[in-house]
Amino acid sequence: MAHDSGLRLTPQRRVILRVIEESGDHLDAETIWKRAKEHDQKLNLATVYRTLVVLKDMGLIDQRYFARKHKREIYESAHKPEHYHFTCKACGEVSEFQTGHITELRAELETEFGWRMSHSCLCFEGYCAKCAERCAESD
Amino acid sequence: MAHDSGLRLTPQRRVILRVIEESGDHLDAETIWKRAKEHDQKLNLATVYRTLVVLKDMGLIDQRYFARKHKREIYESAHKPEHYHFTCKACGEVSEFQTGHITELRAELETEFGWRMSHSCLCFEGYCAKCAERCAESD
DNA sequence: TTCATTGCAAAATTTTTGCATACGA
DNA sequence: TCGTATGCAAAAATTTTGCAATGAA
Repeated sequence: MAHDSGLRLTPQRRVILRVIEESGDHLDAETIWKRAKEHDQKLNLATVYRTLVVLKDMGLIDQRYFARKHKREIYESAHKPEHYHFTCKACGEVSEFQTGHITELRAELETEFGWRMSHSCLCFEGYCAKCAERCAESD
Repeated sequence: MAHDSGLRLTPQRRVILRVIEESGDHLDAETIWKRAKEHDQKLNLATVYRTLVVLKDMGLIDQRYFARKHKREIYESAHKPEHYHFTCKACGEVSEFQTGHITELRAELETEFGWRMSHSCLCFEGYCAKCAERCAESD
């Protein structure tokens, strides 16, 4: 936050960023707000939304999608090493995994189409090993 | 719609499905509604939302995300061959591409973790060739 | 001191729901 | 005929904004 343009490092922003960085989880605005309020009773949800925009613009956090049914914006720390997500449609568990395929594909596409990539989002949905046995049917 | 459980093929559903199938685009509920209303003046937005759920459950359409800033649910026909998306952050254009990397990765993950995959969503963001020249800076 | 940031409340946006009526099978 | 689907209006859920007051630099 000690940046060029007059951005200020307020206690609110400090707390919100810390909540996101300390959580291994993937959080929506309201969850971030609830957790941050444990440290700052008066913190307002509107401040959370405004701060998320600022932190995202600064590249400190990433907004993500994990599953088609997601209705809310989801955030996680941008400091985690590049990874992707698998969501189990039965138990809802989100697993992270790594792979070189995307880096490779990215390079191929940049060469082929002249695109300059800045973000990748890959998410799989399906059934985890545990649930796959029970849920052979359905979508 | 000529299915098992008492689902009915109403004119509304027919029109909504046709709008999605005939559009090469990626549509949100309101856009679908506007286009469908050209064929059915009285069509209600609530009906569109309800129909989207039904069509999605039947596997006739897919819900997707293309970019982190997307606020609305986006749909496209499920009959298109498997493909992925790149969104230009400058001009907003959405390009589709194909690749074998995901199929391969999918198989690897199924083997490694025992997951059973049902959906993949891969989206890249960045700058298209045209915009890349002008927009070397910014997120 | 100055201007970015906050809290609060109100508005905007997007999606869902209740209910009486209409209509497909 | 029977029960699913629709239209309408109202509610819910999520995010954004206006504005006066606050506080970081």
